[in-house]
Amino acid sequence: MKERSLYSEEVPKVSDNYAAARRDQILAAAAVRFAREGFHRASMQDVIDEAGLSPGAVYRYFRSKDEIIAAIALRSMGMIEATVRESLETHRPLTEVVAELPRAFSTLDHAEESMRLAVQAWGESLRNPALAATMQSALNQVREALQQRITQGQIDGEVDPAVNPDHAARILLALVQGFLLQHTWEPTLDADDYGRAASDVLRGHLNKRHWAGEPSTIGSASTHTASSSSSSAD
Amino acid sequence: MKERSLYSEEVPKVSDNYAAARRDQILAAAAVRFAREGFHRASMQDVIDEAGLSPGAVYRYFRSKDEIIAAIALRSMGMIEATVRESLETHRPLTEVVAELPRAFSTLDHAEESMRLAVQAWGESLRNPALAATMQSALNQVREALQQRITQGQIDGEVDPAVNPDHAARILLALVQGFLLQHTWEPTLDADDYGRAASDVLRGHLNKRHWAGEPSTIGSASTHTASSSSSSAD
DNA sequence: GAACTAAAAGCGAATGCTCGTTTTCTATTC
DNA sequence: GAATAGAAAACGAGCATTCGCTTTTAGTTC
Repeated sequence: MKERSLYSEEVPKVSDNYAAARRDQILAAAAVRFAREGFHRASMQDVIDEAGLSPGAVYRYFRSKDEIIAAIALRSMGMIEATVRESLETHRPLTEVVAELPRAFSTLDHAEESMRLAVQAWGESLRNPALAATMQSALNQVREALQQRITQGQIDGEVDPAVNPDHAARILLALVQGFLLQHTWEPTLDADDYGRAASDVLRGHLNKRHWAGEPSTIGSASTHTASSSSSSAD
Repeated sequence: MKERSLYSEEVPKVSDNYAAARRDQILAAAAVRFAREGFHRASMQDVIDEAGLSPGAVYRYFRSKDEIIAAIALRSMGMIEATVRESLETHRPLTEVVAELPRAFSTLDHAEESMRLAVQAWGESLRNPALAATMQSALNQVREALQQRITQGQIDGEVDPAVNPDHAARILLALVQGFLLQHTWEPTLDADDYGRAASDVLRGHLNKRHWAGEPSTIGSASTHTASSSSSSAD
């Protein structure tokens, strides 16, 4: 709590918590509209209505629409970072991490909304340099987390030491980006199917010399329809 | 007096080629401005100026800005499809295809421009259902081409038969999408570095039981000095 | 092949509308 | 009682698009 002097001229200042709550209220409203209609097709009036406020109120907490967009985009990247970080912290093999990540994204609160916002933020960053810088540094943190995990994997003998951790991290990041993209277009895309395929690829199943003589994907090795593998192979 | 009946059916019609050329001229101009400033920050006047025409002329060939955006987005997806198809037609192992694809994208005419347009089109498709449908079918063709290649790989013994070709194709598509995204943010990102890392991942180098006892990366490239890569500037 | 005609191509000022933002005023808070 | 929080109306800019007009083009006639 801030101390307030009862006798000085300053007085009715809203608590910091109150202001933060208002900002969140506005951002939540913006997230709904932006996810549904896009950053540019959703008007400020839409956001204002959704928040149940007035223009004056909204503009008290945000200087401009761009500032709201930036906040939304940043929050969206934060969601990605947190999800990836959390998954890495389970200290499981990378093949398993990759297998489970899509599901982790799918089961987030407001998953659909968050993914749509992320994809739009990527496009938006191309036309808004200030946002681009912010987003890049956010993405770099994700990449760095992945890179450190890969480096650790090299120390532990999980990962080939000849692999470049920075570049390999980009590949794992691409798997995440690809999932988010494909899922926003096809919300019915099954996260586990995608995760399993990613895991298979990481296990070298698209490359003969590696999968041959391997239990491969457990379960029935016959059909293409669904290789329902249990990831517990190891 | 004059007999006018003889003039009844004259048609000074410009050749179809001419009309097509005009459309191309407008689309080329739009591509330049859209890539630089984004679909929504670039105004029609910008496109019109870039094309060296007048509003009336442009609106003779396109009914609306959205129609131009759709045409640009479609063309952009076509570029991706053509590049992937071409690469697949070399009939090389998938690990090599994946290794070379990034370079193929980087060396296209107007590569930078095309990639930026593609990324923006992805975002745009979320707010424009008509465009979304068009783009999805374009992307499906890419996925299908990849899927067929994977199925063929299973017949040839290159790919584990237990792998689901549809889902695996999504993973390869994700590698492409990830490259395009990451390259638009960091144009200095080296295509070959990315490709090599992708190839390594496909060979199972992130997974102990597979890389052990393997010659590792194709080209010479880095030995295990894992750190040298420049994540470089921001 | 020159003159003529009608339609298409092209121009650019004008239009109307939407949107982000500002400003003014009232209500609330301590 | 003082100043902020919030509501509501209004503003001005910028936008996509249109429309009335002029210029160009291609086919027809002689």
